[in-house]
Amino acid sequence: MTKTLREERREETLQMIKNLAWQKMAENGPANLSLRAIARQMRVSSAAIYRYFENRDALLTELCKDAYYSQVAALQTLEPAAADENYSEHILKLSRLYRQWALQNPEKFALVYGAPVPGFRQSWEVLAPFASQIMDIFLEAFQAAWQHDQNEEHPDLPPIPDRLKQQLAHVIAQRKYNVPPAVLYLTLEGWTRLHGIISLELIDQLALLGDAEAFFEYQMQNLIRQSGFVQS
Amino acid sequence: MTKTLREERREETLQMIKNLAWQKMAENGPANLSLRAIARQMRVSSAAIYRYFENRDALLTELCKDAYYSQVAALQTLEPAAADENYSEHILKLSRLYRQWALQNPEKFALVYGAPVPGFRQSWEVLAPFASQIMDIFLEAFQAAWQHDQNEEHPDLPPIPDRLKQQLAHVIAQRKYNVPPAVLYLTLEGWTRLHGIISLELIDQLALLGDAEAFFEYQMQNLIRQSGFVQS
DNA sequence: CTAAAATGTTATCATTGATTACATTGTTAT
DNA sequence: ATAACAATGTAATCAATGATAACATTTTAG
Repeated sequence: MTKTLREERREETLQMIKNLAWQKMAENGPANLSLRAIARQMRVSSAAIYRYFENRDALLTELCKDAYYSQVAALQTLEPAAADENYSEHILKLSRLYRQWALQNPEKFALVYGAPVPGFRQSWEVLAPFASQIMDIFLEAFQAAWQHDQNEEHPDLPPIPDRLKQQLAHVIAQRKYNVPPAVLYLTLEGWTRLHGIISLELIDQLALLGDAEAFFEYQMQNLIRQSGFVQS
Repeated sequence: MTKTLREERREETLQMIKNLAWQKMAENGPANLSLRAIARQMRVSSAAIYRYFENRDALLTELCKDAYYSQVAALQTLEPAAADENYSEHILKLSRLYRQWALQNPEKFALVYGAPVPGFRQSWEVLAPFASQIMDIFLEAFQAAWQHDQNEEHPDLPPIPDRLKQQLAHVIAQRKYNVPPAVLYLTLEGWTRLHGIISLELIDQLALLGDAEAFFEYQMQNLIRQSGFVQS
């Protein structure tokens, strides 16, 4: 069953619309994305766009998925850690990739992690599986470090409270993860810390430092140490 | 120089516009804030609004300032720690107030910490002083804990790298803070971790846990311990 | 009490998202 | 090949929005 010409053109057109959308987005911000502007630039009537996307929100939803793909792809640039590798260094590299991707694709980051826009939020169910891919990547890295790079003193943590432990166990069961609760916890910590720094950096709230890179590096280094993994 | 009737009315009108704006914002999201809708609800011609705000962005900028005021006010609900108080507990309380405020005012949080909207971002210079107020509050709390609640082992940290130490020192000098670099660093860590958890929670990315409260509490507890402050 | 300033109104524009009715083009089955 | 059909494109049109201009009304101040 070979692709027909029309189907091929459709895919090209879809891609062209999305490319122009990203371009416009970078110029005028996610809020000001205009379907008509895209149509103009494609030298096509404004109504034509609606043959490809039911409405503006549908386009935005697709762009969201694209953004997730892009982020996952960026993280997968890093080949999986080899058996003999330094696993905590692997986490560091992942963090850097996450940050680099965010700095180089601020529109994509904003769309995925940006302000919740009501009337456009019901799409969460659609996007949730994409979001969990990101966490899975980090979870895998943390699990590897937990298994192979653990310190003599383990993570320096007080016992996890019951309620939290239950929640973690529930997630692990539901998603059929094969990790102890502590690893999921450390992953969540890593992800939230990573995200906190990067999202504040992107809105210039860390501008007081001039450049947030040194802070970021030191933070990630400490994260790994405090997680009980051996230093690189 | 008593206030004239007209001036009084102007203030009332300004406030009414902003109140309705927040209301509309909560309903339809920050992106869909409509000046005409506000005018309609005020039973006033749409052009009248422009006597009070030059344009939509000007209104948004004012709302941003309001949001900062609101957040600062929320944090100042907490009376300053008394001399005999548990200072690390004070940090915990501040964190909870920050989170509660964010959960109860998601539109305000989104406006201040939300996706950077180009064409609306140049207002950063205007907003920077407001933003630093928030950090100042946390800095004060961390400094108090550093001075009075320090552990026997201090924070469990490797030496701060030169570049970062320079940046921290530069901020301290520029802003005339009276704290050691480590305290500024720990404050920044606290703020970014706090922010990371809350911003992900607000966009439902922590929904997998059901309720992020237990995670938040445990994180903040560990933050304080890892900062080298005595537990409460 | 009058001139000036502030505030409000109507009318009007250009732009946008969206829909409808219609034409054109490509696909597929006979 | 061609006829039926589906996919794609168009022009015309709507309602809503941000914004501005010209004009009227009200409040303030000298």
